[in-house]
Amino acid sequence: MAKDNSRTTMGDVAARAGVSQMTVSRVLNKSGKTSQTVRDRVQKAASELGYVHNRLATGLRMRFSPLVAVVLPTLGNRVFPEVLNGVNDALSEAGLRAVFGVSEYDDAQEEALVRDLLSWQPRGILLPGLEHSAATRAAIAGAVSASGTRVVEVMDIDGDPISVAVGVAQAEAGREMARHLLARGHRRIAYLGAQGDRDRRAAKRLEGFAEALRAGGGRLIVSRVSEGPSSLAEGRQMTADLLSTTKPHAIYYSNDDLAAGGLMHCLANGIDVPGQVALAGFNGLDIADALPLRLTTTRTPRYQIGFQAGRILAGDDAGAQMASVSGPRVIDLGSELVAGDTT
Amino acid sequence: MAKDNSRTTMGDVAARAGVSQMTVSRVLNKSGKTSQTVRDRVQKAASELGYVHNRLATGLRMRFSPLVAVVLPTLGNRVFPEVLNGVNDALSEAGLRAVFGVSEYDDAQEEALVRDLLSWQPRGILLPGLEHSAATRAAIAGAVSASGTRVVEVMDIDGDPISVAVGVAQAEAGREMARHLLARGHRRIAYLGAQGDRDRRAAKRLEGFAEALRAGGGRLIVSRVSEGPSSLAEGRQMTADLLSTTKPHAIYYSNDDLAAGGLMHCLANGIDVPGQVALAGFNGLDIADALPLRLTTTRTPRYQIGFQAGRILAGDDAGAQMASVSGPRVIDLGSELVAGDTT
DNA sequence: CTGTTAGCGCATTCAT
DNA sequence: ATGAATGCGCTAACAG
Repeated sequence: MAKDNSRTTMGDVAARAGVSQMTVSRVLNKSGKTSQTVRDRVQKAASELGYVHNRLATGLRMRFSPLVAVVLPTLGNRVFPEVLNGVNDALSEAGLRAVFGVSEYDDAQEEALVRDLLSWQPRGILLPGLEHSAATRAAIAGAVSASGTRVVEVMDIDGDPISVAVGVAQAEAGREMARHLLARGHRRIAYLGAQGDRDRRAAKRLEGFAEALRAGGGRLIVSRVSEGPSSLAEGRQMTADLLSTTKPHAIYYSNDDLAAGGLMHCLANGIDVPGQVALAGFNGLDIADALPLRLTTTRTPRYQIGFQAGRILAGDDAGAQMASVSGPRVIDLGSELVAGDTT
Repeated sequence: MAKDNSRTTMGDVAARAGVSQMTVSRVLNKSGKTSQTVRDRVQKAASELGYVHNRLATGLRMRFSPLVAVVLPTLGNRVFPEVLNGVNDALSEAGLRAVFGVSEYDDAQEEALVRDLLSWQPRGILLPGLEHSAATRAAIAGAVSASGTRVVEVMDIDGDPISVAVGVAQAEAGREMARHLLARGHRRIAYLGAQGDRDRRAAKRLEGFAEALRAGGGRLIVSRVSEGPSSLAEGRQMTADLLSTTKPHAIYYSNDDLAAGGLMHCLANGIDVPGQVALAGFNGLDIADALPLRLTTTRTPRYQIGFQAGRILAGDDAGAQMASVSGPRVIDLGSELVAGDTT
């Protein structure tokens, strides 16, 4: 039963309970000492009035809000919702909430987004990857020096983090897959990716992959990257196009969506996998395991990356302490090559 | 270059520009009248100081924050990230942000979550489905009467919305699929679902499905719902279990993940689809189109549902006006049965 | 154990 | 066209 026009405040609760507003604050936050009688009266009054705490006011009064900013490159594949899920779980445990935005893998959008998110005075900010424009870095540096905003970059650990990076070694994952394909006897390899040159993590994997491939006597015979987002349909189409003109021993895809699409093309067209062509993806989505042939891929701990990042941003774990005292740090959560039936 | 200890405020900008704080507010918000000279000086001072607007203070001062609360049942399948994406795009256009939480398809968690999200004084709240506990409804009613919080329920339109519902007719989608299967000559049908009895939308589809099936001379010979989340792997396993003891003409799944998993089982085991068994899903995920056989499914406009809901919550479109003046309303965005190769 | 005072940063209102 | 005063709802710091 809230009042008609203005919302119920601690003052209203206080009046009803016959105590001061400050006492209500103490009871509701379980801070300081309060007597049992007073506590009961306040609780009763609060619930009778349907009192709802105003976190905006709390956030203004305290010097940081219980919000954490989260920048995601996209919501369009399974990877980032999983990261977000991990972040959200970790934040929830600490009584925090995420405000998030999507950059669409675009530096300019990321910059605008970071500025906007910073206006919520978040206690921390999470960014995808280690590459950011100078302006983005400057905006973040401002927040860090002005209010000690925590910064965590996720997914990638190949480079210099602003503060802390939580992720997996991308180039090494690429190298590992190259060595695997070579070991299986594949030499002439094609690469298929998406998101143009904007997906820096994929680019790093490809670099490592190409390097180890050359070192082992293999050859990257073709590399194609579509402009749009990745999807099963796109992977299927790109694979069809590729195989219509080229006969690689294997195809390395920038992720499992594309690879699964490629496998669909092969299944639908009676192309023997891995006899005629081997296929490998990246991420270890559950689809990789459920296909008629288990897809060879690199499993990444996406939920864990988000969860760990969330804990650091929440600021209440050992990792966070270490991170804040010893400067730039890297947390490698490790990836794992899963040899399936497609290579 | 913010000051060392406390963050830069409008007051700091004002001092530097030699004007009053109020003038800075007007310039930065482009409200009221300001002279060109003053505007330039303020803009310059603001950017030199790296000023960041404090939206917490704005939210406290104005009677509602530029936040919208979003409750999602899960982040674990493709559907809700897509809805979230739509919501986020609509809110971004209006300069708003989402604070979200995940209920895990659980009434008690939803209730706690709604209370928590309401403490951000959101101008609106989005909920999944039309079924909510009495306590949840009460908490929302309080916010509505105290501060005119907008409420939009998404996905389902079969029932009484609190205020506005945006989604598709679930029972009718089920009926439509039953008629389709009957038309293709399938009579003995099995149903496979997930999330126990907590996914009310799936339950409604099944109800409509069973009803139309009976009416058309078909028969639901078995119905199994697993407790956990849906996934390809789960669908594959459930299908294997089912077919090991029963030979239905067709299987209707509660969603495409399960159905695609079922198809994987059939492909992997040489079971002819739809010859030996037909398969149908729900949602129209892109996976449905990329499989070796195109999956028969019901396509739902998930992004659009989110986007439309976001616009209403932002409160700046015609739909929203109508919604607020004419009481409970339903916006049917329509689903579409897509006949693929699996039926 | 409880109350009083003050102010977080901003925008509304009223002056000028 | 600009400025001064005021208060949104809350909690830290100090009284008592």
